[in-house]
Amino acid sequence: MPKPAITPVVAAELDARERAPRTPQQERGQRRVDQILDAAEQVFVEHGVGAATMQMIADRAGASMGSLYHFFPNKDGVVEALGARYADAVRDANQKAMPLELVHLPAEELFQRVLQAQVKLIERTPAFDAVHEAVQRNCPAINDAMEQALVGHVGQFLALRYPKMPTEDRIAAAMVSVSVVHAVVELAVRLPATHRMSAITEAHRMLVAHYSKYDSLYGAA
Amino acid sequence: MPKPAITPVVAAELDARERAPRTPQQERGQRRVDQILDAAEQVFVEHGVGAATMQMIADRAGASMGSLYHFFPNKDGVVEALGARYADAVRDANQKAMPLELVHLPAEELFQRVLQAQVKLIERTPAFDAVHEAVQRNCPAINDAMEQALVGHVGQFLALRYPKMPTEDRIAAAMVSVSVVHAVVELAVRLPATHRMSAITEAHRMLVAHYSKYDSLYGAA
DNA sequence: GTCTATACCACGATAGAC
DNA sequence: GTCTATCGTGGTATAGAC
Repeated sequence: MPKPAITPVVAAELDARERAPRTPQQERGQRRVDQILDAAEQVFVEHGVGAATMQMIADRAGASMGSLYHFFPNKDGVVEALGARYADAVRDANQKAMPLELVHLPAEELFQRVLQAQVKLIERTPAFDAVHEAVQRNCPAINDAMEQALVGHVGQFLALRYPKMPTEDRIAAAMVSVSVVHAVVELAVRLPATHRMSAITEAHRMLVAHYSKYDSLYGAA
Repeated sequence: MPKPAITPVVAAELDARERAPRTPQQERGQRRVDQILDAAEQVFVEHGVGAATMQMIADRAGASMGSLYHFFPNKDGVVEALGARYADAVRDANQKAMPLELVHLPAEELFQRVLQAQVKLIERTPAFDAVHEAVQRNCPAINDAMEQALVGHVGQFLALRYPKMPTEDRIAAAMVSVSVVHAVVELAVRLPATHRMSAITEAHRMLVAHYSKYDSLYGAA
C-alpha cells in the first residue's frame, strides 16, 4: 500500500480543510457522489477494499481521478462515506422492520418481518459484506455507532415487550439476536435459491422457539 | 496493489513449478514455514490481508524476503497456506467437540461443548476473522472444502440423532447451526469479559430451545 | 537455505489546463 | 467541476553472493 506522500500540505491542515464528501451544494454534485459511491461499492466487492484502487473506482464511475479527488480527500474518505451510507440503510431497515408499535406482535410474524427485511436489504446491496468489513477495519467509529443504534433499538423493543426481563439478559438477547439474524441472512443469500428458503425457515424456527420461552417467562402480548 | 510483473516466467510454468509451501523435507524447514505463517497471521490481523506486505511478514518472522520467497511463490501462496492451516484447526475442533459417539448427549451439554470449543479456538487464534475473510476471497476452494466438511459432519451427527428428520431440513439445520455458532462466538470474543459469558449463555439458550423441539419431534436420547 | 541489493512498475496524489 | 499528465513512494519479485 503506497502511503500518502502528503508532503505538500500539513496533515492537520488537510484534515480540517476537506471533510469526506465535501457536502455538495448542487444537487448535481450529490448525484455525482452517489455515482462514485456506487462504483466504489462494486469495486470493493470484486477486489476487496485493500486491493481496490482509486483508478478502478474512477473508471467504474465513468469519471476521472481528478473528479474523484475533488469530492474525496483520499481512499479512506471513500470508504468512510460508503460506510455512512450503509449504516443509514441498516438502521433504517431495522427500524422499519420492528417499529416500537409492533412490540406485541407474535414472535412468528415479528421474525418473519425482520428476516425478510434483512434479506431484501442485502439482496439489494451485494457489497454488504465487503463494506461491512472495510468499515469495521478502517472507521470503527461508524461501525460502533451503527451497532449501538441497532442493538439499542432492539433492546428498547425488548424492554417494552418484556418489562420484567433483567437488563443484562436483555442486552445479551439484543446483541445475540442481531448477530444471529445477520449471520443467517448472510448465509442465506450465499445459497442457491433452492436452499435459501429452507435456511431462512430454519433460522425463523430457531428464533421463534427461543423467544417463545421469553414470551411465556416474562409475559407477552 | 502493485501487481505481479511476472514477466520473466510464463504464468503456467510458475504455476506448475512451485506449489505453495514447498513441502519442506527437513523438519527445520517445517518450523521455519510455521514461523512465517505465524508472522503472516499477526500482520494480517493488524493491517488486513490486502494491505499487508511481504516485507512486513518477513520482518515479523525475523526472516528476509529471500527466505520468504524460498518457501512461498507469492503472497497468495502465504494466504493459501495459512488458510489450509485454519481449515484443519476448525475441522479438528469441530470433530472433537461433537464426536459421533455423543449423538445422544442432551442438548444442554452438547452445545456447551460446542460453544466452549469454538471460543477456545478463536481465543487461541486471534487472526481468525482476518484469515477467514482472506481465504474466502482468495482461495474459495479451501473455504468451500472446510464448510463442506463442517456442515457435513454436523449433518451426519444430526442424521444419527434424528433418523426421521427430512434430509432437506437436516441440511438446513446443519448450515444454520454452524453459522449461528460461528457468529455468536465471534460476537462473544469481541465483547469485554464481563458480557462475554452472558452472550454465550444467551446463545446457548437459543440453540437448546430450538433443538429441544427437534428432540421431542424426532425422538431424542 | 538465507541474506542484500535492486529492477521494475502500480499506486496514490497533485498540478494545472480547460 | 472535470480532465490529462505526471511525480514520488514503496511493494513485488528476482538475482546472485555467501
